[in-house]
Amino acid sequence: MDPVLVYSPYASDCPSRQLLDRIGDRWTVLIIGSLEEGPLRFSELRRRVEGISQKMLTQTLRSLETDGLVTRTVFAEIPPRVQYELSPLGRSLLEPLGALTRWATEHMDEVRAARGTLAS
Amino acid sequence: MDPVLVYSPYASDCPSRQLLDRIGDRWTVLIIGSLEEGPLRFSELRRRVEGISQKMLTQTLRSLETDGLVTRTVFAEIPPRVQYELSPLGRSLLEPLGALTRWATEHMDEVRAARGTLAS
DNA sequence: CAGCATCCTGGATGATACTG
DNA sequence: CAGTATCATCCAGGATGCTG
Repeated sequence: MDPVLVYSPYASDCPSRQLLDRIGDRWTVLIIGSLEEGPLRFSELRRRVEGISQKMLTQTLRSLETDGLVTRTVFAEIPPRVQYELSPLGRSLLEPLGALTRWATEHMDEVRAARGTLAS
Repeated sequence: MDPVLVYSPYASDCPSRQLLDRIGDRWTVLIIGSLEEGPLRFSELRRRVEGISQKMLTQTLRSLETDGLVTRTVFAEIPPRVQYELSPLGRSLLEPLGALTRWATEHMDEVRAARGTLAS
């Protein structure tokens, strides 16, 4: 058996810690979520994820690709069309991430209240 | 009714986007998780979350406090003792965050395989 | 023990210009 | 359209030293 059976993000040298970092990444959550309902092309993603720069979109997509969460398909057309789609592994991330965004939206008011930034 | 009924993290100017940023934060996940089984003092937290600097621990705890996720109790003793505990709101975050860390550990091997970093 | 203040650096991110 | 390349910036985060 492999000596490393258990991953613990609390250990600084555990790979799962890096993975958690990547997931927690500002853009990853939003990109994965955008792809939930089906494949999208580059420009469509850019529009969905407001405020992301072209560079960060490319970069994050590349990471997601190497991690096996997203597949990238290039169509030999003019003008070029590139399609991004969640892999099965990527799909499996939808549930935990969805739970997170749901929490964020559902409890936003409580947090704002705690901050004192909840306008009357 | 409030004009802002729905929060969407996909909108760059939505407060829930910031909240998601904070939650996804590298240390927040680990700190909240550490407090799951009960209150801890500063030094205990420092030991649990491997690799965190004193500065980041303090800073993150302060943020969690202002956001109403964690309570901070100072005991008037010598030497000083400070206790951190999850608030009910913070507790409600345990489930979604737990799902996330669980995903990270459960699918680590698949990601490593995709990366090609899975040693034979 | 639990912190605050200060300095400092790398890497994350953005802006801009160019291309197959 | 979907990038790449380059430069510029900013700040998260570490290191260190001091304190109630």
